[in-house]
Amino acid sequence: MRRTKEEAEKTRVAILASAERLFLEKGVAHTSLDQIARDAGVTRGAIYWHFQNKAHLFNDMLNQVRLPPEQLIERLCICNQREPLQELYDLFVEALASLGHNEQRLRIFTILLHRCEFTDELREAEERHNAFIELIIELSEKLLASVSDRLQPGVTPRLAALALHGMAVGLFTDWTRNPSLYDPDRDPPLLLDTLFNGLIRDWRSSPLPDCLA
Amino acid sequence: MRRTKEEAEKTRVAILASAERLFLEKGVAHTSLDQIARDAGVTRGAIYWHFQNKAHLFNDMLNQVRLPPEQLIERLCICNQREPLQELYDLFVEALASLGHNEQRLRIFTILLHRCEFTDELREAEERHNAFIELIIELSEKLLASVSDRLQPGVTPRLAALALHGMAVGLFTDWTRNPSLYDPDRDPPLLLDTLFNGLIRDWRSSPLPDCLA
DNA sequence: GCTGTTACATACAGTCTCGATTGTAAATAT
DNA sequence: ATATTTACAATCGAGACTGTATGTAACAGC
Repeated sequence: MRRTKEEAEKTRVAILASAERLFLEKGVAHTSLDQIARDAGVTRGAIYWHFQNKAHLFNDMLNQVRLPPEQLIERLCICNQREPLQELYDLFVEALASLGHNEQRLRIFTILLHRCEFTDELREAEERHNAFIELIIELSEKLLASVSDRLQPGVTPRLAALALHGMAVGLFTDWTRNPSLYDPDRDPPLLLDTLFNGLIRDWRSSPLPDCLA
Repeated sequence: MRRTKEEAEKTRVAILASAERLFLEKGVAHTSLDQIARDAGVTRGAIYWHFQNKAHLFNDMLNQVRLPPEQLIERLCICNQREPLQELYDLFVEALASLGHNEQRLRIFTILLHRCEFTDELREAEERHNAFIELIIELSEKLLASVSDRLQPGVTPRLAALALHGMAVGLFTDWTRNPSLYDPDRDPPLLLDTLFNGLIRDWRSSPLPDCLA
């Protein structure tokens, strides 16, 4: 019965894929480990071998798509080489657009936003998630503070950071709720432009330079 | 053992209150009807008497705070008497600010956004929720189309409606995730102003007229 | 070629949960 | 005053789920 290491890795991947499917379809709490195991063609023993429990399985699934904090810090903090505001803008546009281009990201974020409840079972995952969010807000705030002279009158860096993250989360939520509402290529830059126009003075004189004809 | 009608209503309210508490604390799926019954000082029999099942209990809980669609239509559609854009702005500002002033709204929206998973058990509630959201977007789009000459160049009514709702949902999500991030009196108008500045040309020459000194 | 370990499968115990049924005492109708 | 309904309580049965413990066959090292 014992498999070689690469075969074991294949069952691990299969378990993750089945969990993703079933979590999306039935929700995290309403999916049992036995259902996941059956779907993956194994038994619960295999799951308990590869993952400590359901919460860890959930976490490992999330880590497939959540970019590591170091990468985020690198982009938003060490952005001396480029225009900081453009870097911030690009980051959020890319994050949004990725929902339209990477189906696994779409599925996993749908699970995260609509198919799971953060309770003591997933407390650890929730805390990591919250820490990640507050990191984004904090880094955005610092970046915006460094160019505070370009903010619209009455807009503080903190307020701008909250607005920016709020809008991103909301668009993620709405997008995953109903993907057909959005055009993954056209809408992200347009939506972010409108907000940046409200945050940054003279963000863009023309609505779009000439990115798309 | 039989109670009078008003006593029965009191147990119904007690059940709803206990459900609210426990749903918030442990998530909808992870809360059993027996736990709710114990918390309310009754047995499951009382719950099954007043509510058909957990999904209906959940729905009745939501209906305590979700404003009826007619009211929404009345405010956004029959807004001839006032400035339509101001009406739209006020609606979203009020909705946001209510989170800071009505603790029950805060709790129930926290449950809705962070403590429940929309799966076949709650499919009916999900569909109502989606219909409500799409109504908001649709009404906003129509309202914005009626004043399309005031939109910033390159901003379509549909895009503006998506941006507006997206931001609202995101702020609701972030706010319920961590209420300490926001000042319920100061932040909602400021946040909405930044977005409206990006959507509407000459929304406000001064950041705030003189609402607060 | 033997051994220890790996990668699972199987079995077991225990709890939890739901839904249905039945019981019942008091309120209400007549 | 009696009958009926209400507003629950209590019980029952059946299944699902988790975690753990044990079994086991094949691989990897020596």
